[in-house]
Amino acid sequence: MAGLADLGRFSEPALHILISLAAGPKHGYAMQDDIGALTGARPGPGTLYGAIRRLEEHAYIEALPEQERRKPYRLTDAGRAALGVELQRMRSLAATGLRRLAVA
Amino acid sequence: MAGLADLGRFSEPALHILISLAAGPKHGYAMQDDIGALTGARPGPGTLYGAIRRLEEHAYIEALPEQERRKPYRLTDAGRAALGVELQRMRSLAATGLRRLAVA
DNA sequence: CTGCGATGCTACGCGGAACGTAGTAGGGAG
DNA sequence: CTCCCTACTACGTTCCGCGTAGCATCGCAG
Repeated sequence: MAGLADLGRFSEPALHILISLAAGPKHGYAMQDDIGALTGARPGPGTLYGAIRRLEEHAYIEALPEQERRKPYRLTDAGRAALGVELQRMRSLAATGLRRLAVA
Repeated sequence: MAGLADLGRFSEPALHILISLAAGPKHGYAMQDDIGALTGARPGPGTLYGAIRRLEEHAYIEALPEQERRKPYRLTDAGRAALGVELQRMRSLAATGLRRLAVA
């Protein structure tokens, strides 16, 4: 096992964070903006930093040296792999659902 | 607004139920099997019937006449519409994520 | 006819993720 | 000096996810 589903039940915020970091290292506030642009909903601090802490515990992301009260994070190899698996699962499920909708 | 996100924070089980019902009306136990086949994880009764209740409250699904201690459900038009929107959002997000992974 | 498994659902309780709000603090604009 | 943006920490509430247990019906083997 050991997929994204280990993070609580599944965790949409966590997925958004990983996607955000897939474009390069970012600190928390920048992720909020990126996720807001991506999904239309900007997560609050409680949601964001809670999910970050869990992702770090699972070694899907790691902190870079702090600079000027900013805490940048980047994807680990494990995080990159987990994200890839999860995204393909997602795409496949979406395709199946859309196919079912089209037929019925 | 008025999307799938109204169902609690996000609700993956709810999405699976809608996809399952997109293939035609089903009762609870059949959904469990269908979702199990679809995702690899068969939801327990607590998860399933809890999500069903919430979906029914939001009028995304509706109960059909009970027969032989089975309670079949089917998608409403609103549910079908919400599912379509959600699936496209999903597919788009997955595509964005995979693109970012490929580049980096 | 009697266990016994599969089917189908209800009831219940716990843990923890999601989310908002408030608070702290530096830095730049005016 | 004041305001607003940046950036994060701390805290509390809500309620979803999920498992367990219980109850009832049906079919089938022995």
